[in-house]
Amino acid sequence: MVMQKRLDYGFNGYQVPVTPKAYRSARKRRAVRKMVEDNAMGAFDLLATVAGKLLLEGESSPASSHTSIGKDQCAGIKENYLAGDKTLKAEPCDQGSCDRIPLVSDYMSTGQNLSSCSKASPVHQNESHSVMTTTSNGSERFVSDMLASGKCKNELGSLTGKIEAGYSGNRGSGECKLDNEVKILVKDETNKSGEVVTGNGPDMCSFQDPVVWEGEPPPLVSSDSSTKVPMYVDHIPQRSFPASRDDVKLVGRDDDENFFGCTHPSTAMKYSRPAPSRIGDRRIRKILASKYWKVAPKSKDETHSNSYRDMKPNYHNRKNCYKRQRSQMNMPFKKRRLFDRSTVPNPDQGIIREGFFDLRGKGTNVNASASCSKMQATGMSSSVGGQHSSFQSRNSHVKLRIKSFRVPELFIEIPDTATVGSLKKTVMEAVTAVLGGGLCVGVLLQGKKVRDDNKTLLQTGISQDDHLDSVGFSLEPNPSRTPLPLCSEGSPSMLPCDEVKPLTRYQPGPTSKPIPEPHMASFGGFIESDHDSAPSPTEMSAEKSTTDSKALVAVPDVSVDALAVVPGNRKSRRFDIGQRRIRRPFSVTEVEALVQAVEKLGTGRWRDVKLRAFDNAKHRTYVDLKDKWKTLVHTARISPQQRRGEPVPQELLDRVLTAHAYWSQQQAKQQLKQPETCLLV
DNA sequence: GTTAGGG
DNA sequence: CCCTAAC
Repeated sequence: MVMQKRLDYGFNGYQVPVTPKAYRSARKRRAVRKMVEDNAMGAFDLLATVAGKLLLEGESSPASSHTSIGKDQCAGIKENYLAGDKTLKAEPCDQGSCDRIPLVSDYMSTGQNLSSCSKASPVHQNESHSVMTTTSNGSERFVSDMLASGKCKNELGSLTGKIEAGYSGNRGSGECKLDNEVKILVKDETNKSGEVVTGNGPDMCSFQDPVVWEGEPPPLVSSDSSTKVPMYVDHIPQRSFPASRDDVKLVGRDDDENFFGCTHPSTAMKYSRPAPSRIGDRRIRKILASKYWKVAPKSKDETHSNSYRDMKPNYHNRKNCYKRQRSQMNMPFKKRRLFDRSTVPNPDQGIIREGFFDLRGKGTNVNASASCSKMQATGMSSSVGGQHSSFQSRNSHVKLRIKSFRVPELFIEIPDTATVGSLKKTVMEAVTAVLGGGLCVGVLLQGKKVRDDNKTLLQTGISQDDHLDSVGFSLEPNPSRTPLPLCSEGSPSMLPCDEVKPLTRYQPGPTSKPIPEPHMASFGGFIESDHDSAPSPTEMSAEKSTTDSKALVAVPDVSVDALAVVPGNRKSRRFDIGQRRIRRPFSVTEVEALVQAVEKLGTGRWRDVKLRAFDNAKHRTYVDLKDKWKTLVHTARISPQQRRGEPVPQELLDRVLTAHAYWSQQQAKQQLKQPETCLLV
């Protein structure tokens, strides 16, 4: 094989916006509610998950540590909040045999096996292999050993970052600089002072208060059985990787802007592709789904990221919620929902999570394990940038806001004969390993999306030196990815992540329209297929996307619908959680088909109507048809001046009225008959 | 899963 | 178009 030129792409802390703007959307609200129903623990799990992976990537030897702050701790914090503990403090775990877990910092101090973290690591090296070879041994072996031994439980949960409460902490002062930070605003409604517990720089890595919490989390006070219990990672299955991976090496690099833990020992390691944790996966996906959500205006975001004053709006909001919370308890679900809505923060605040936690225990939980779960946020983190959360201590309202996730800088080395597809795949794997999956990667060249996965980098020009700077990557939901099965509560088994199906999305061009079925002809009904005129924001946003090769910027505003346009990927609609369907006004043709079908079948048989006249229009559900009929009737009754949208021929409207009157009459008759028969029987 | 109706 | 209730 001819020597191949290898290309290195550096990602420097790209961000995945996850802050929703559109709270208005009911679906989004639903998604938020869902998260709320999860007791807003997603963030914790997420932190643990993301950070856990990071640590896993770090080369640490299992032997050395006493400290770990990780998933368990996340869970602990979570628990604490559930239990009404607002302090978020760290306390040593005196619960006997706490399994001590190595942290990156430990290796820093011990100097063990930290061949990688080097600031001066040869990034952008064209002497490609150098980096990997230096460290691949240790790290890989470590990881695989861990995998084999099942010891990863805690390592996975270890966090190499910090939770930042209210302020940014000493990012510069610590020896470990973490790009991944989770900001959590802790607010105590009672004293109205944003109580902030945070890890500062040094703490983050020194972990003076070794806390390891092993075993069962403190029992939740809440009697609500639906309350989620933190999950633990038992083992990490090995992943298999495509053979093409042989050509591709990923190097995680660590420098000032990096999060892999410590800047100071070196950390250029071969990306060992840890099996992404399944834990929190779902939540990650949920959050990622918010990619469609607009990112809150940055200015605004910054304004209220750091001061309590800025939190006031939320506070008031929350206060109101609180006032009503009690009476809410026994409300019918519907009312409660309305309630929730009323307390949804202003979209501009960019809050994506708001929880109402029914902690019936209300502070009564004082048990030993709970104290164990108290821990300093120190050292926790993940690549979550600009995240806030405000906890309301007493009554356990948790409000989390995750503005973006930061993904660590990664370096990718790939031969220029590799295909774009494999490049995407490579980047994908790197990112997936970090985020836990649910994403796919788009490649942008000079702002344009490179869709053909089969072109080589050479062919697309990506390999040209002058283009290397204009190569960008975008994070997108992976429509073809089947959501991974959820781990059952308490059984953190992790499943292989090989289920990621091949990317099929950049399928260009419209697919052929379905041939109308015979019976539809009688309606004169052609019904457009699913992939019709739905706008494809993907395209537009691709143009806007950054050309900065170092910033992997999630492409905002990508319509799920556009993504779902790919046939056979309707499963991907699961990604739309939080996304309102695109509005697709009925065409006159469709209206006519509808009218005909209803004339024949009557109102009340919407499923049949759908099957008969709209069977090929996947985007028209029978509910849609019913709704359309409803509006048609309304439209027919109002004056033409009041009508909006594409005018419907009066003739059709007349038929609508006629049919509606007729079937209403029929229905009435049926209703009259029904009681009679009942009486007879 | 469908249907009906409010939003 | 969404959501919920009722079936």
